Amino acid sequence: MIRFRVDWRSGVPPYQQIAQQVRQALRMGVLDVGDQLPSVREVVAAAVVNANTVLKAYRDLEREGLVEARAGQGTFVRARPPGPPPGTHSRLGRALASWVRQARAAGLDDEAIESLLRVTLQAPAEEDIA
Amino acid sequence: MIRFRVDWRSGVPPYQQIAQQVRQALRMGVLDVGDQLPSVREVVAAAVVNANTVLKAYRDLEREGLVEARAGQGTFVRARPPGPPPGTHSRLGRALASWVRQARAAGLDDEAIESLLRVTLQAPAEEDIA
DNA sequence: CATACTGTCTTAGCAGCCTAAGACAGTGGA
DNA sequence: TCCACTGTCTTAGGCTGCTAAGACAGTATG
Repeated sequence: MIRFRVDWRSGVPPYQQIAQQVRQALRMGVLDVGDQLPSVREVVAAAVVNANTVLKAYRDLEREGLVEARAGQGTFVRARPPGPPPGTHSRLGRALASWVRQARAAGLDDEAIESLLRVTLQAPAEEDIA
Repeated sequence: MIRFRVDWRSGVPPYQQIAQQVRQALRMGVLDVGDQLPSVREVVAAAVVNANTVLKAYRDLEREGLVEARAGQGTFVRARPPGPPPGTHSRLGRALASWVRQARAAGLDDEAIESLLRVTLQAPAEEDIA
C-alpha cells in the first residue's frame, strides 16, 4: 500500500503533492491497475492531512480517469497515465541517481540540485535567468 | 540584469520563486558580488508581481545576508551563498542537460522528469513511495 | 438486521499570500 | 533647490487552501 509524504516547507499544496505521488507511482510501476489506494481515513490517521484534503486529491485523480472511487469499498487504480512504460523510468532513474551522486559529491545540496534541473528544463525554451 | 520568471501553476509562492532565482543565479555565477538587482518598480513594471511581493523576496534575501538594500540606490549583491563555485555548477549542468535530452527522447514530460528527481533525492533517506 | 468499513458533503473558521493605491524617506544629479 | 530615482510602509480587501467536527449514504460481513 502506497504511503504519502508531505513536504510542508515547499509551499506546494498538500493535495497536489498527494495526487502527484500517485501519478508518479503509476509511472514507476509501483502502483498498477486494480490496486487499492489507502482509504481517506487511513491517510488521516497517518497524520498526514485532513480528510477534505485527501478527498480533493482523490477527486483530481478521478477527474483524470486514473482512479475510481467506490463507496463502501475504497479507491482503486483504473488506468495508467499516458507515457512510457515503467521500465523506461527505471532505466532513466538509475542514470539520474548516478548524476545525483556526482552532484552531491561536488557539494550541491538538494535545493541547488532542484534549481539546476529547473534551469535545465527551461533553458531551451527561452533565456530564463539573466 | 536578471529577469524573473514566475510559474503560477506550480503552487509555489511567487516571492519564494523570485528569491530562489536570485540564489540560483548566484550559484551559477550569472550574478556576482556588487551586481545590482532590478528595482522593485522595474519588476512591477515587467508585470511579474506586486511591489509588496518583490519586497518580501528581497527582504528574505537580505535576511540571509546575500543582498543589501540601499534606499535611493537599489538592491545589490553582498555575498555568494555557501557551496561550490559556479564552474562546478556549469559542469554538472551540462551533464544534466544530456540526461534530460535522453529522458525527453524517451517520452517523459517535464512533470515526469521533476517527479523522478524528487524520488531520486528522497530515495536513500527512506522508502518514499510504497 | 447490525456493525464496520468505505466515500462524500456541510458548516465554520483560520492562515498565508497577493492585490491595489497611496504616502513617506533617502540618494544623487541637473 | 528641484526632480527623479530608489527602498519602505500602510490600509483594505480578496482568494485559495487547510482545519475541525459532524452527518449521511453505499457496501460487505456476520
